Amino acid sequence: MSQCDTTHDCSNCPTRHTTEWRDLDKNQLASLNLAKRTHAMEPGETLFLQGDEADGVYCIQSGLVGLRYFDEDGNSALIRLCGTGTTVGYGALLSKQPYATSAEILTPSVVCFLKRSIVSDMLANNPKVGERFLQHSIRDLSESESDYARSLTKTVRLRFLHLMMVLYERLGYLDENGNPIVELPIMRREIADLLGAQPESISRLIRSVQDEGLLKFDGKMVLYSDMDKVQHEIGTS
Amino acid sequence: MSQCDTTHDCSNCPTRHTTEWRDLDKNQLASLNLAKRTHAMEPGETLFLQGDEADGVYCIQSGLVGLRYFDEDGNSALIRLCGTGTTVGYGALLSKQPYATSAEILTPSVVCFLKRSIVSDMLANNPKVGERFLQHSIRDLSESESDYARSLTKTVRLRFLHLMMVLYERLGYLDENGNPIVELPIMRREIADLLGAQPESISRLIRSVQDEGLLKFDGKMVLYSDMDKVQHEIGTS
DNA sequence: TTACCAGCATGATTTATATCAAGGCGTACT
DNA sequence: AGTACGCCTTGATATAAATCATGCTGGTAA
Repeated sequence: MSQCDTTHDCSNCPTRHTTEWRDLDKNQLASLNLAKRTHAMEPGETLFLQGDEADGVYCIQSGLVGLRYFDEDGNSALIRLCGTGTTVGYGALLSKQPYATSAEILTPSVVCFLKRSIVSDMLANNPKVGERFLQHSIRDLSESESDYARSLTKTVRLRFLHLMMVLYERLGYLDENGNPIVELPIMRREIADLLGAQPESISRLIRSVQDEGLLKFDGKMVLYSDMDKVQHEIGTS
Repeated sequence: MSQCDTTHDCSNCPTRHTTEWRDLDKNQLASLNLAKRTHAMEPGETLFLQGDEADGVYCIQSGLVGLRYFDEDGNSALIRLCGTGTTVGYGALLSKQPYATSAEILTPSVVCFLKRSIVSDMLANNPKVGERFLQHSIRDLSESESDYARSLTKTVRLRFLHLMMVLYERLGYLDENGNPIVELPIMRREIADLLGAQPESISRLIRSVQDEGLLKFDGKMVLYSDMDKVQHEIGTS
């Protein structure tokens, strides 16, 4: 892992109010700040590996992290994208189980590590922290179930379009001409892994939706040429 | 819903020690017992519907309940089977969201309903209750993610065999000749909905695994003729 | 420059599963 | 008893996506 950066301060952290730490008082924040370790990380690095003993949680300050699940025969899928302001690894830590997934850095990211003991302290000293983790877990569960249901009922094409809309909601902006744009944070291979598909299929899908005038791809740049048609096809979920 | 049965007593409930209520003291158990409503229910009935406002949680004393997710175009999938000793509906209640799924009775079941106010009381008066819900949510999340990953990486056939092994773990027994047996609690249609497949495909799958000597189906009775081969094919997960 | 390699695209073919259509079987109602 | 309906099976065909094979392109290293 890259070297540790000590210039960040939890009290001023712009993402603190979206995390489990939003209810901490000044003293607790100070302890947290002393204990946390901030790391700037690059694509290809990992926060933890599936099966490792859980040693703490990771707060994503910026960037994009993917949770990857490996099965017994070496296949894997990306089951979740986690961005700014989210905490990963809490489930394993709090249930005293090994990490159920690996967490891999997808874009250059800044991540704070909070070791087991400081998380325990916070849980013990502030009952709100546990409530926040409960809310986080319930929300993750609901998202996971809805992703799961989508994978059971929809084709790869529809899930691909859905993913493109999710990416637009997270990363979309208007270019100088007012065109809706996303700069893809992930490779074709990773899109495939998010959808349980093969990269070749993603290439073909890109070709079709382009030919149909829905989206226009140029490398990692995507122009949403006809968002209404996309929304309509996926059923405005 | 069917009429209410008042003969059950939470203090003696055989499933209490697997639920969120295992840490309650005598007084709290008494309140819970006064507030709970026990119902005997039949297949086809529902505990709640996706989109309804959450009014409480349901503790399954016996039987089998399925959580079904409907998408915008009327498709649906069974995303979870819940059996004896599990609580359903807590996510919606605790996050103050509408139910994210419908809960349908799959086999004759006995279910206790605990309304919002009594759940709030227990949460307020016993910090262990919140911890238990957190543990439950984390476990459900981990199972959901693993089901999701399986749906992304495995064929319907492999997921079907996996389901048959899960059903064996839950419901399997040895018949008078020592043969491993399961009496299926669900219809072909429901197996299909659990796998995101069509019932015709399940029929054909049953035919193939039968011809290959893996399992033998006779209506709802399943004989596990060659469990090792089944385990081997799904990769001993 | 050249060589090399990862990421990506495309073509040909195969495979798993869906879809459409028909019929069988048991059970519950009249 | 008969009949009607839900559940299940089977067959023929269609389709989505995988697989196998090939080649392009753009960046990086020698």
